[in-house]
Amino acid sequence: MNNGRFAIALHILVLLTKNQGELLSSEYIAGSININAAMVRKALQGLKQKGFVQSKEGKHGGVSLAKNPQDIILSQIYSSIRETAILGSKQQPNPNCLVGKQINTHLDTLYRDAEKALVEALGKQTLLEFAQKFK
Amino acid sequence: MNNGRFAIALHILVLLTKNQGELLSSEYIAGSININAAMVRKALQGLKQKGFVQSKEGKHGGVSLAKNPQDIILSQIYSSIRETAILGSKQQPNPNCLVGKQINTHLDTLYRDAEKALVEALGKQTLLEFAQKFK
DNA sequence: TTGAACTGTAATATTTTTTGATACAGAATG
DNA sequence: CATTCTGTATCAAAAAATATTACAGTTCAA
Repeated sequence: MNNGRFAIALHILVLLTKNQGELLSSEYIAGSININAAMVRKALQGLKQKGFVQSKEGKHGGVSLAKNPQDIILSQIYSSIRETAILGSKQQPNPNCLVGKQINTHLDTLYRDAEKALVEALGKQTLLEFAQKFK
Repeated sequence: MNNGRFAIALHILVLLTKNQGELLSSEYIAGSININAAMVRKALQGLKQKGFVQSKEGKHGGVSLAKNPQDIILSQIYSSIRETAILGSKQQPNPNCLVGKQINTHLDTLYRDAEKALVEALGKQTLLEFAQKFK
């Protein structure tokens, strides 16, 4: 997770929450985050797939929220961008060693439990609550 | 955290726990993890600094635990390798935008809380308990 | 007292991941 | 039918992670 995708996704969703009813262009969003518009559109792909946002093509098109922000919890946003284990990559250890042979199994359960705790913490806040901090 | 440092550190410490009293060489450890010995020695630097391991130079030298494995909790190991926010990097957003101006502050507190939950989960297990799973 | 087996550390190369940039087809609008 | 968008692909650049090599210094033991 050494990438900014969670921050970007959340930034986008906060902008949309703060501008409900309007269509925001990827160019505008990119200007707020200070990244490239193509990156924004890429991030939007995922958010769209997960049903958080909807978009309209063509002139005067743009993006808007597809759900009420009180029905989106931050852990869902995290899950939508999650790709790899949060505690990092594992190795391909020596199968002829007692520890090497088993470590990845034990790391898996450890990582699962730890990440579950993180997700639960994120689950305590809705997008609306998070967005309301901005004033 | 898209790196394998936590897995490597834990692997090393489990090996040392399973071989208390002995001195393990970085070459031997590297063979179990299946990485380069210089990488192991680099990982050991940190573990040594944090007081988890001690080493002996020269012929017949090697590394051993510096504490009882029941006195090391997994969250301490995590903290010792931790460098960046676990939920990923942030952006440098537009300060002229209401959301852009404040997002990093709010992300900071969110990240802190989420990571705290993860650390607490890791804190529930000692190195000894983890190592005892290997048999 | 010398060679072998280690650690400690630095320097450098390679690979992988992340980010950025550009381009363009296709949709909607007026 | 020109304009302004999204959607998507491709390529370039930068940054991060990992691997490799080298060697000085320490310790041991013959």
